[in-house]
Amino acid sequence: MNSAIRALIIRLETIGEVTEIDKVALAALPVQERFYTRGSEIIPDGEISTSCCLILEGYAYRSKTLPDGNRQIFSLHTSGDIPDLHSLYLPKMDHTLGAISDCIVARIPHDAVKDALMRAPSLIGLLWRDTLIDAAAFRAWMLMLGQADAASRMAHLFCELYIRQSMAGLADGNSFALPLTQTDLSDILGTSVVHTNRTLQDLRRRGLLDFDQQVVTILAWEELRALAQFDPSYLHYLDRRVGRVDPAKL
Amino acid sequence: MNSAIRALIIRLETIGEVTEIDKVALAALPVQERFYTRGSEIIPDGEISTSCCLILEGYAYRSKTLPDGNRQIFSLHTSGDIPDLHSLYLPKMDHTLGAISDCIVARIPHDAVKDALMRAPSLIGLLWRDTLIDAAAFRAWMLMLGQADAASRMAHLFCELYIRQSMAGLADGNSFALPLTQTDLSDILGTSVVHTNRTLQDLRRRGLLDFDQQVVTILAWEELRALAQFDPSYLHYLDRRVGRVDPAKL
DNA sequence: CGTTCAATTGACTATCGTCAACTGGCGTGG
DNA sequence: CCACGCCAGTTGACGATAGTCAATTGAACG
Repeated sequence: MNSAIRALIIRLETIGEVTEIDKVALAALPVQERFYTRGSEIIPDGEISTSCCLILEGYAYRSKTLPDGNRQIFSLHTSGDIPDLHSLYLPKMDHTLGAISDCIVARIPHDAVKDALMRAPSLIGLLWRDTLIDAAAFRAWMLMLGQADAASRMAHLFCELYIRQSMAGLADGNSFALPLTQTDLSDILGTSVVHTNRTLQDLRRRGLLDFDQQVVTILAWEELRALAQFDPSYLHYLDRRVGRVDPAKL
Repeated sequence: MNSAIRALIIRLETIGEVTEIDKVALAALPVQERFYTRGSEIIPDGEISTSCCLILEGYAYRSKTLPDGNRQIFSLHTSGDIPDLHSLYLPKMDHTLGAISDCIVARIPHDAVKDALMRAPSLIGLLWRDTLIDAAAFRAWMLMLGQADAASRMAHLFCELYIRQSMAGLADGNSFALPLTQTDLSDILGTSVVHTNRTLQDLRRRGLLDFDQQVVTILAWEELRALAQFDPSYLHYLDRRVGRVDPAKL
């Protein structure tokens, strides 16, 4: 089986039951792997998309830029994610999908995905659910953007990324790779680069985490979680482990 | 046909093609109308939902409250909307659905909706699309929360509501009903009540709009749109009129 | 006529943005 | 090899935006 599809199945298994029929249908999907360099656009805002992008390697992001030039990053995506699954039924992009780091992306034509949905109808609920969890993550981030200060927002972001990377098997103990510049980070948090830098220093000084050389290390999970008021239930993992124990021990 | 279902069909027709088969399946949906008083919760955060709520009359909202008590309102909903359609494949609520004003809500069991999807498969794409547009609106609001100041955010909110109410046939010329207190408004904008009040006065003084006695009146659409940097494409209406002309002339 | 709640105001403070400068690493080309 | 530029990260000073606290007004309601 194609390794991109394997990553997708691993992801789907964390949010729902994947039957053998589903797996067969997914395995039959035609994928075309493409390479995108750091900073490049995978699907630009406004484009009418005819395929979905399954991330195989690297970090992708979704963002939109206002006419005045301000940019907000909506989400980050890694191996097994289909950040533009929505394009299946909303083909006109209202934002940009881009590559934060160098990425390998498996592109799957919409027609092929819709074929798979016909052959394995239980995939409908599963993929639909995936787009709904995507929306749930937006709500969680709206809540932080509207109601929390910069330090809490940053803490929340690192909490979410840590849980997601752990669940995807991409965390190494209490560390994970995060190929972001502080400028990127500021476009996620909605704060200026200067303030982002000072907030990060604050979290470091308080011994909550470190973020250096593209690697995040969680140093005090409980304190970080408390500062972030983080509750992972919006990620809607089936797994009962999530949020019950220190993820460092997952 | 039930009037709630009629409102739903009108809404769906603005975002996609609704076939006769779809309409028959929708018309057969069993609905139980319920009344909710202003301020009451329709579906509380954390509940496992077994039905969808189709708004027939009044304004509903979705929100989440942080442990520290801060509340963010994510969206507002009127006649024809199913604000918790996501519960179909994500039954555990990660936020609250509540009534901003007195509301009449038609509740439809999940099983009945899933039955309708079996009988009219083209409904799948249509309803899925509706949940995707819901997510697109979240992205648009995240962009404003992260990147725009209070005046722009307020202008954007009024622009969106005006377009949506116009498309739903609920606007009267350049006015529409909005049964919000300034406290509610502040929970949408992510600003304090005091600042919300001052921002509103600012927009009034600049002659852009008025908001008094639960009625919003747009006084200078183009200026308002420019201040908000508003682009309605994220609402994904099929209708070519949207955004092309002054909505006051729709 | 008192209570309640929404709207409003003033004074003060805190958070965060802007501007500008400086550092250090890293790769490129003379 | 080293000078140079570039970019990410960092710092200080200052200003703008927005929050908090407290008090007042006015309408609605029993």
